[in-house]
Amino acid sequence: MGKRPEYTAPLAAEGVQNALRILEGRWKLVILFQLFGGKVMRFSELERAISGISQKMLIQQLRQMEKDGVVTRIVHHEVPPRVEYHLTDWGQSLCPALDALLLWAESAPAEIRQGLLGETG
Amino acid sequence: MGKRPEYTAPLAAEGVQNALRILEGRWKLVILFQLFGGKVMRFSELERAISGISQKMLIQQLRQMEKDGVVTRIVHHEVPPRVEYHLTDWGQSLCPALDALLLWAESAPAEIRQGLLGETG
DNA sequence: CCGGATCCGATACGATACTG
DNA sequence: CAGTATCGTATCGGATCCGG
Repeated sequence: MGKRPEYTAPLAAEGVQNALRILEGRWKLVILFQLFGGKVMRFSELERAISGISQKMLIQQLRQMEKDGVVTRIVHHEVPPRVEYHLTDWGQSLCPALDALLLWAESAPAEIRQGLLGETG
Repeated sequence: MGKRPEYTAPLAAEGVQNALRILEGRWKLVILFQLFGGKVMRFSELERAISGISQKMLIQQLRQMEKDGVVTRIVHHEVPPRVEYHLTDWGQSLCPALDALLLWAESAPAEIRQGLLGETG
């Protein structure tokens, strides 16, 4: 494979589209941001860190990403129970993309960041 | 603003989350990929380029992104009518992020690219 | 050619209550 | 602490018909 000439982006083959669907969902990216840099977090830590998420959505999206091979779930059989989550290697490889997204999101105009999206008309 | 030490990612403030919601939706990223590099595309071009999308979804997501300031819509009052779409400056600034996402998506395991997502259990 | 309007089913989401 | 179960709603997404 020759080196990429700066930016390529154009095609977006079927396979790529399918892969991108892993990131779909109200909370996926937010969770991934929390787990960044190889951080290991407990369920309750994530719950506290992500304001507004419900237990149901948190566990649901975590389990999906686990199946998709993005995060790893570790159960410690203790009392009280302890379950930790962290990114897989492939999940970690999302790092550059997430960082770029973060930069872009930070550059969003104030109206957007305040929560008024396509609600103009 | 001092330079970032490689990767930062961690916090994901409220505003960032709101901005990221712009990219939510089944077709948003796919459309953005098509419009990449400042390309100007007609409605029917997009429709043909994105296999599987319906007119409704195409127009809906385009209009939303227009309101969100990511794409621009240009109507040429001709017969037959011609409407063209392209990225705004802010939309263009998504370029690095999309490219990084593309690289990541391409590195997805075959099972993912074939369309079997969290459908394991 | 572009795209609005409407109908309809699927599923994503959210709040709440309950369990080992 | 870390989930499950249930229910109601909102939004998504596709098909189809209609109009400038």
